[in-house]
Amino acid sequence: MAVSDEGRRSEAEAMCPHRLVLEHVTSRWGVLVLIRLLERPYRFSELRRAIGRVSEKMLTQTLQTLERDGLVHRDAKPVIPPRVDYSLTGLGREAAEQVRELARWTDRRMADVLAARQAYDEARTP
Amino acid sequence: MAVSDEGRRSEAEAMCPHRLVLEHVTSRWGVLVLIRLLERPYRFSELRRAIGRVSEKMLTQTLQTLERDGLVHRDAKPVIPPRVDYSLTGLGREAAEQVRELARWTDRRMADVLAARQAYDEARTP
DNA sequence: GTGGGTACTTTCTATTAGTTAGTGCAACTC
DNA sequence: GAGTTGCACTAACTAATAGAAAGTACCCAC
Repeated sequence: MAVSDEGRRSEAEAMCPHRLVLEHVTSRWGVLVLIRLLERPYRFSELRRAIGRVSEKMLTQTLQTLERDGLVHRDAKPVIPPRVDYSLTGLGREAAEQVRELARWTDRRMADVLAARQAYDEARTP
Repeated sequence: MAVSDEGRRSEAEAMCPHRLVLEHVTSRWGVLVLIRLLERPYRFSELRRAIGRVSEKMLTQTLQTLERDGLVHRDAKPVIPPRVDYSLTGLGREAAEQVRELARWTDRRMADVLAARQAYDEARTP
């Protein structure tokens, strides 16, 4: 492929929102939310406790993004105290299953990663 | 990612190593690098052009992180001008294939996501 | 009436991403 | 033979973003 074609294609890809959706799904808190919601619906604070070390702001933001992309369903009951349930949509379930597979892979291969790191670190600090 | 900060890095790695590896694999530029390297080895600048809109700093950082985790192999030939080839390790190929599946899913379901977004936006701007 | 819980929003600061410029050397152009 | 370009980075700086903390508005238990 010619260099000029390569350049214009990257330009088009950056403008195309495909990369952005992928970023939402693979975002730091997005992956953890999706994996959690795969087991069952969660309430906001419950989800926050389950994930751990998420700020409320980031969880809200992540959930809003995923809801807008049609991956997460938000069910707010107009009661006091407020009760909001989050669950996966069909679309969200598809994404979440793939993300969970990645997470499981990470789990399985953790030892290899740690070994690689140790080798890497030792190679440059003799 | 403060790769140079030894102290806080080991601290973070001890806290939740599994989550961190997943973050490296699903990082913004990490996914794009892995998918590209799945087709063939790339040189640094070549990879930069292929991905598009990556700063050299971020590409360097991403590649170093992935190399340290044992996902990417770096082959630097001591010639002038410098020539450095990046390729996937066995471990990296496994991760990359899963990431590519996610990217393909995003491609397939893009229309649904866009429809969901439109519905979401229209619902709160009448 | 103090403390805790609900689901957020707002404000402010710490961290991180991205931009720009520089490195040393060779191979091109002119 | 001066100037430009490309290579694979690194360092310094700035813009953007994440995270911490507090505020909101309401209820319940003690």
